[in-house]
Parts: sequence; C-alpha cells; structure tokens
Amino acid sequence: MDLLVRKLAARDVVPEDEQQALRAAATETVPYAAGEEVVREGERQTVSRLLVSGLIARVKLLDDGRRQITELHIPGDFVDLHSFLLKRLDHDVIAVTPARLVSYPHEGLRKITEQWPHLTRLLWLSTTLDGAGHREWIVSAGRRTAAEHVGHLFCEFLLRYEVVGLGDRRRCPLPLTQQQLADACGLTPVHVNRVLQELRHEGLLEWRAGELTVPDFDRLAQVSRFDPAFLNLIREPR
Amino acid sequence: MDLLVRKLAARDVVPEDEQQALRAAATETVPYAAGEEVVREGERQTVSRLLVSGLIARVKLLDDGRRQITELHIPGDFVDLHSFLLKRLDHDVIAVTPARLVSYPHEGLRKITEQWPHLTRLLWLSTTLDGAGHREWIVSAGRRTAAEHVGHLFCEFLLRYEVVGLGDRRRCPLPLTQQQLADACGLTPVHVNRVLQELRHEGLLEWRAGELTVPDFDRLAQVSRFDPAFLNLIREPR
DNA sequence: CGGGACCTTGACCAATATCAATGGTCGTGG
DNA sequence: CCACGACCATTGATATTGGTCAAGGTCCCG
Repeated sequence: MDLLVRKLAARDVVPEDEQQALRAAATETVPYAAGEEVVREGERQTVSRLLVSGLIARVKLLDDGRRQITELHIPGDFVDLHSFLLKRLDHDVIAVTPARLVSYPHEGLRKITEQWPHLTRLLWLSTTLDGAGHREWIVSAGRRTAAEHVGHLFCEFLLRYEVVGLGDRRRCPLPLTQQQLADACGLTPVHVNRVLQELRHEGLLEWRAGELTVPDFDRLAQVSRFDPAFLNLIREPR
Repeated sequence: MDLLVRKLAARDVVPEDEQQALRAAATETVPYAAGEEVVREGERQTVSRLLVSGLIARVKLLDDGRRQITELHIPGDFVDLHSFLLKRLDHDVIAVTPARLVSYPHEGLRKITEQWPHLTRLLWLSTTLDGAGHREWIVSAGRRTAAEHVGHLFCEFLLRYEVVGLGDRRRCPLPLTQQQLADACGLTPVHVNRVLQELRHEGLLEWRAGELTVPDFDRLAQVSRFDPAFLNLIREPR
C-alpha cells in the first residue's frame, strides 16, 4: 500500500483521507509461489490485486504455445486493477517469483468511485499508466532492434523501481530467466542471450543473481532510444 | 455521441440520464484535414476528444524517423480520453482521413467523476478497452507472423465497426495506405504489400478504395489466430 | 553425486528488410 | 481535354536480423 502511495505521489498529491479510504478497501494478503497462476484468462473476477513483493507477469498465450508477456509488475503496481471494469481478463497473470498480493474487492472499489472522486481519478490514472507502458512495448516490438528492445526494458525497470524506492538508476532487481525476458520482448531465448552478451561486452550492464547493474544509465538510455516521458513522472493535479 | 453510447451499450446498460450528462459535457465539434495533427506529444491538454467521423491514429516517433502507430480509432472512440488523467500524452494523434472530433473539456469530465460514478466507470472502462487492444497488438508484433498480424488487425477492424453499426464482419471501411498499415504492424511497406497479395490470392480478403471485404470472417480469424475475447463484448454491470 | 533448470555456443536457415525500379491512378492546372 | 506531378502499389534482387536446431557447459539443490 505504501508503495502504491509512493507511486501515485510521484504524479499527484494523495491526501491522508484518501490513503485511509484505500487502506480500508483492502482485505487479505495472499502469498503465491513462483510460477503460480494468479488470474486465469476469461474467469470472472471479483477482486483486484496489488503487488506487495515479488515479480508478476501478464501473459498472453496463443493456442500453439507461443507466449507473450505484455507487462511485468513490480511492487506497488496493481496487477489487475483493470479487472474491476473488464470483469474478465484477456490474459493470465502469473507469479514470476514468490509474491504477495493484497486483495481489493471490486465492491470496495465501487464504493470508492462513489465517495472519492479524486482517488478514483488516481486509480484510473494508474490504469492509463499501464496503457502508456503498453504503447512503449508496441514500439519496442515493432520498431526497435533486439538490443534496443532489451536495453529499453531495462531502463524502464530501473526507473520504475526508483519511483517506489526499491532501486535507483544504477541497479534494481530483475529476477527473470532469459526465457522470460525473451517472452517479454518477443524474441528467442537464444537471441536474447546473444544480445545480452553484446550489451555486457560494451560495458552497458551486468545482470547476475537476479540483479541488474547499469554503470551509466544515460548511455544505456541513449543506445536504447529510451525516453522516460511515457512514465508520466510529473506531479500535477489529476 | 450516439456511436459512443452504442459502443458502451455493448458492455453495459447506459441509463438515459447518464447519456444526457455525457452530452452536456461536450462542447464544439472540430474538423480536421487528412494528415493534420490533432494532439502533439507532450503538450498539456485541457480537453479530450471523441471521434465522430473519419479515421485517427496514435503515432509514436523515434528520433531517427522510425514511426509506429499504436492504435487506430474509428468513430465512437475517444481518441485521447487518457489525456484527462495523463495531461500530457506520450504520442501524437493524427487524422488519417478528414475527421470530425467532439471536444470534452477536462473540467466537465472532472464533474462527471464527482456526480456520476457509474458513468465514470464506463469511461474508465473505455480506456481499459484501449489497454486490452494494446496488449493484443503487443502479441501481434511479438509473436505473430506478418500475415497473421495483418489478418488479425483486419478482424479487429471488422468487429469494431460492427459494434458501432458502421460495418459488419463481411466489410468495413479501411481508409489506410499500405505505408500506414506497415506503421501499424511494425513492418515494411514492401513486405505488407507481399503479405496482402498472399492473403488476396488465398481469397481471404479484398481491399480496394478504402474498403475491406472479407468473404469468410471465420476463416480469416482462424488463419490469423484471432480471438475476440480482448474486445470484451459482454454486457454486464460495471 | 546426480538431475534439472538455465545459460552458452555454433552452424545453418527463414522471415523480413533494403534498395531500386516500374507502373498505376488521380487531381490539378494549362 | 490533356499533360504533369504526386502519391501509391508492385516487383525483383539481394542483405540482414533474428530463428531453429543441436550440443555442451554451469550451477544449484536434493
């Protein structure tokens, strides 16, 4: 919850009473094991979930086994706030690492939309930030080279972890396998491996034991054509 | 406006008083010429715009000229409702054909969030539908072949036009150039051309004079691995 | 000590991009 | 009414990126 407030506070003021209203809407905290499914595509949802710890992926599957990760969530992210409105998701949500999620029943979220218009707008904002992230991924998949794509994703991670105070632009957690990174980038694990070697040889990054280290963020950002504008890190009234 | 109601009514009941509240929030209708810019990336917005006629694209540009269309809007779509919350967009919005857009000042939308919680949720829903569309595009760019990608986009168009009553699953407007289609799919115009020939030779589609004709929707959907679930065409309380 | 998951490497291949030309269509002005 | 130019579609030859297949190698954990 605190992490969500930190994330929202990077974009607007979050008054104390709204923070309390949010807190009041939460029910239990549920732990998941690595690889466990949190939400299955198409099933009717009655709660949305906020990630407290761990890493979560939204995964879309094609019938012949092809898979694409469409978003990776870090602590402080609502992993399926959109299920409040969509009711049924178009994708699975799975725990990449062990994770803990706090439930927000839709009933309580509905009450928030009836009593807390500004808080409602902040939650709505949170889903539009997801949308902006999606658009950036479309660009990466459509028009960036494999190396730019991987580098861009890493830059995104560093800044998002920085926002919630769990990393900075030099280092952040990145507990993924190369296979999973490939699924996020729409590449082959073999090719991801080659791209990583290239980036490592150029001294742009290190990635070991689930932790990413980038000695010179600006250089990686430049090589990857990374522009942080899509993160909408501007504090103003919403 | 009627088109927006039709689009929303495909997902929930829209009471008459909410329709009126929406209508009251609109101000003027603005015409745009083909190719004209509607919104420039990064500029502060004070209104959102609903498309009444024509075709609109959201375009992201890289500094070296690469361009990616991240969404195509048909009548009945809010082209930048997300600017109500983001205030500054991460992309340009341009008119592909001559178009007319109705303005909804953010001030009026804010009032809606304060007085019409259910209508607010419907508008929020509308932006999450955009998000679901984005995810499908990520999959297309990352894990579908060029032919599947193009075919998938065409299926999406047919169904979206059907929802607002401006087409059906046999035919719909598609006033794009091959270059623009290439920018939407992250392909080269040359390759898009070859893919189109292939699809045409297999009798899957015709596309002339800005109109798409698909003799057998199910066959194209199957070939393209199209699953309409992401369009969330389910009528239920939100 | 053994097995499994993950990473790495090499050889080869396929999908798509690039480059360069040609031809069609349509609106406009002479 | 015709000629021109602009934009768009098409085609062929060739290049490149990233995929496929297959074989180790490493590391961790039971």
